[in-house]
Amino acid sequence: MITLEKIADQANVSVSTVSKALSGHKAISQKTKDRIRQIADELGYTPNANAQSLVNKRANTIGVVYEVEFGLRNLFFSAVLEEFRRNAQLNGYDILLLSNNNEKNIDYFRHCQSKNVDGVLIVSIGSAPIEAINKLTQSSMAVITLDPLHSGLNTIYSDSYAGIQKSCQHLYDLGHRKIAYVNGSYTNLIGQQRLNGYLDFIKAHKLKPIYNAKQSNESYTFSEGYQTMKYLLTEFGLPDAVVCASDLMAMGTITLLQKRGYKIPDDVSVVGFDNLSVCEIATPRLTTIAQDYEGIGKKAWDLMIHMLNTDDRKKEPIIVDTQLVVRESTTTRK
Amino acid sequence: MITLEKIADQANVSVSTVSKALSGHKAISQKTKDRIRQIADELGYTPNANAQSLVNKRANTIGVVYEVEFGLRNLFFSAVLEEFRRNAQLNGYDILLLSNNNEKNIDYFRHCQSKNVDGVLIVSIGSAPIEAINKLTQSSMAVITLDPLHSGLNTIYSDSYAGIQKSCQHLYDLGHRKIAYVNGSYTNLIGQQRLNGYLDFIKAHKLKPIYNAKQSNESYTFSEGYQTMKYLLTEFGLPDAVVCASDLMAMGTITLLQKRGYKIPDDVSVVGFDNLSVCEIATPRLTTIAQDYEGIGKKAWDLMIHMLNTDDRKKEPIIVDTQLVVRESTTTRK
DNA sequence: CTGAAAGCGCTAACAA
DNA sequence: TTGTTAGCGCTTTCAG
Repeated sequence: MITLEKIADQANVSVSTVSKALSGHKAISQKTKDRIRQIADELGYTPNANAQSLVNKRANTIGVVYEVEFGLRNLFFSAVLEEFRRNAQLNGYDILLLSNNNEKNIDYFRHCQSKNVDGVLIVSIGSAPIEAINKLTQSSMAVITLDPLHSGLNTIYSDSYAGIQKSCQHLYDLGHRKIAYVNGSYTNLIGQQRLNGYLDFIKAHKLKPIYNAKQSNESYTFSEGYQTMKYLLTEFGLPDAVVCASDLMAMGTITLLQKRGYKIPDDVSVVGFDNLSVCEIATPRLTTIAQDYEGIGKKAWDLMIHMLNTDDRKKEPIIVDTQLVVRESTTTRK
Repeated sequence: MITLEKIADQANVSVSTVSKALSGHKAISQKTKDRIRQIADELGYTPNANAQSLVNKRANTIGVVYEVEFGLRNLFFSAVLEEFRRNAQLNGYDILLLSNNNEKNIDYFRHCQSKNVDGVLIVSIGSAPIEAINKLTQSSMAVITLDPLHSGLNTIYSDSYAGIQKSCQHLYDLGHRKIAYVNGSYTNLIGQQRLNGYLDFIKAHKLKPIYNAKQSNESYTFSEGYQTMKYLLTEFGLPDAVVCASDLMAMGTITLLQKRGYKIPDDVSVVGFDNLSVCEIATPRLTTIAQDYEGIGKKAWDLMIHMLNTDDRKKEPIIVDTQLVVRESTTTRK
């Protein structure tokens, strides 16, 4: 490993001169700067980031904490994280994955502190012990959360409420009045927002709510969509249209309806939520509410860099707009 | 930040005693160990990992380099990485993402060296400049590759050749003889292996090859599958069955065939490759060749920890078995 | 413009 | 059993 000392030896200068030369300090003559840089290049010098962090108190690293179902396989997570990471990299930051599937009582705060990360992105808390998260968000670190589960400072998320309403409005505009809702979780904020979006729309238009008021789902999966639609069908009969809390649930809904012999969208229109790539490859291609993954990842990074550069630690939540993407799973009422 | 020195002050011992006590060094009496640990706990001590790496020359961190299409959104990548990360975490290692979507001429080797990572996992090289990768694999670091593009030492991948043959055999057993192949890339090893698996099977059974010999695909996508099937249909007419180089291509194939009015699997049987979750939600549910993502992630970790603990740097490639998963997209020849 | 020296927090000989 | 000391590689005053 090439160190400053080796370069200093070669160049017949002191270590501190080399340090300054390489970091572009102005108190070094251009001539020696050039000479030293040349030597550093020849030797293939790479600064030791650990030594640098030790003195600079910053590691140019952002920790990412997540406890999402399926981990990195979670499509929301991976999409947002990829964009976040891309931006981080452009600014010279690396991403350190600090998750935990096993160990109980992991102390994220300590872990982050230990690794000297400059900031932390928390992507959905899942079943993480709430104290572990609180300890993090209440520290003086730059912490951003993508799950609005908590108070909501320094958090970024899609406007699920308005999203579901767009979904409803789209169906309403197509002439549908018996609009059912295939719900997600009722126990987290996002799930509640989506439900409220639906219920408020229904009420505002004096329609009859068609949904499972009793049972919360958990994971927004295909099979939950399938089961919920099954329930709705027996409980309420065939609706004109179905608003779903996720694309996967929409796929489950469609599969159940098709199995029962109904045609999508001719007999029933279905709208998903997320705009996963599955929307494009489904038959029929799925109309959905697109979450702006890249926007979220980008805004998360922008907020992060802002927090890193200031001691502003109390930003109001950033709510990201969603967009209706009309494909083939919805059509006008016959 | 609590340091060893603070603890030492509190406990009226020297810093080195604290260091030893906390790391369980045997030369410290149980009594002082207990006392010091107690104080450390009260103070909320967290070791500074940077300082530790500086002296230990190991950071308990594994770098992950990737240049895969869609980045973390790539389903193969995220599945394998999640399992790798899970194992790493169980062993006290963190994952540092070291990718690059933008910067040209990034020097992964230097980056890894700079961050003092103990080992590197290279997940598919994509379009990364080959020298950057070579510099890494030829270094004395513990480097594992999941893309058999190169010579092949310290690499882990699915047995694509045998996988495609399983796919062919399955269709053959069902009575199909006009077996077409929807190809992936011809320019990387995996794509070549899959093609050879098909061609060798065809030859061995004296069948007629039905595939696009001229044009290599790139990304194993839905639309490539769609286009390739379109081509095969006009060029060769309707086959009995289609072997596809990926699940997404199979979805494209099926969509095209359905659009042309053919029923799957009644008119044509289709087999995918990968066993993505889309197989379960497709209609019909997709028969496919399952890659053992978790197995690959696990084996990659096992190899990594082996390399970390020895100076063994030349392990022969590990080829992971695949498995036929029969669902609804294949049936016997009518 | 350049160098000497101190120190970031930790570990590991070597003494005591 | 504990303490002293040196040093990991780097940055940064402060002198020269």
